[in-house]
Amino acid sequence: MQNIICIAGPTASGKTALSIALAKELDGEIVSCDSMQVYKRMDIGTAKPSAEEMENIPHHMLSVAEPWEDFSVGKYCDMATPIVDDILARGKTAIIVGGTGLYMDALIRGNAFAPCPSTGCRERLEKLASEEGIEAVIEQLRAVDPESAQRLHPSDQKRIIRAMEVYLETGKTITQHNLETQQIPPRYNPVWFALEDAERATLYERIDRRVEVMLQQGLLEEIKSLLAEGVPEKCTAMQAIGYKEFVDALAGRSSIETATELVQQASRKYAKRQLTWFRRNPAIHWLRREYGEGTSEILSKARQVLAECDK
RNA sequence: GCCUCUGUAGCUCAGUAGGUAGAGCAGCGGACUGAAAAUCCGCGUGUCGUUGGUUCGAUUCCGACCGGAGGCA
Repeated sequence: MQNIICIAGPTASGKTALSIALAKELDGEIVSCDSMQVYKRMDIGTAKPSAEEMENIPHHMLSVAEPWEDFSVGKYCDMATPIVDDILARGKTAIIVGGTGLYMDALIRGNAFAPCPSTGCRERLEKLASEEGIEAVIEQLRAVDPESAQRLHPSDQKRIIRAMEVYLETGKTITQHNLETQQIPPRYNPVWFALEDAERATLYERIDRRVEVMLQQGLLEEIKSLLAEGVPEKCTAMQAIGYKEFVDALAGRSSIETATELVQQASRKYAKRQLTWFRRNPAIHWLRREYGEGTSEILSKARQVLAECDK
């Protein structure tokens, strides 16, 4: 019997409904794997399951950070790993569900992350890049880690700075670090599922509708109260799709109508990126939703796969 | 009814002094190892409204028709 299951897939693909249905059948507990649902008081825009939706199934890793905190993969793994271990120790099934591919892979593989003390090193590199151009940072990186300097596109400033930062903070290149983490065997061996619509257009329609529902549910009020309590406009949580666009609209920099369209569009692009991420995972069993199919059809497809895995 | 303008990619439009066409947005594909709902890379997907004519050759010139906008009545 499988005691650990991963459910991945793009936004608005039905992960929540499937996870709860499976949890009921398998005596499971749900571990959310979503980089934005970790923030407290960001419920509507991140599509966190409501209390009724949860149907008394225990949910973990929702609302575990303050919106002004800078959360990260590392923190996620530090918190989620003991939770998963505990669920398994109690003889229950751990159902890891969410759309943040990096977090899910890191949790399953048991990635060790190099410590990252805030010594202001990143800020110094960012200053260097803005004053002298990213070329200056690339030069430094080339001197210590030519592979990364070669591999990273010059436009990808974020990763170039990160690569240099890892070296300065740990004395080890990110190339070497990555190689070492790839050597260690995965911490868990789950059954992998991912949801996909037969027609991309169906997913996009669902996304568009969901954004409108979020507005009806009071997304703007949610954002206003976050801002009112002092959450900075420019923090990790506020870069979430559905928040940054409406923050602009509320500040008068655009209209609600424009922002709505931008949110829908950004969500479509995001969904596409998620699919790209999950497609490269050969372990995934794709649960394909034909037009008109609901949770029950998807659930029975999942059951079939689980039955196969038990053989 | 007459006159003028207009019809090119999913959308907004450019263009070809006649040699089957290109931008932006949308879309599609990919990368990703402590910001990841972030960040970055790549790719034009086309009966040039329809139909005749002129021409070696028409999306381009001419005619008719069809659709759209405006004007005169």
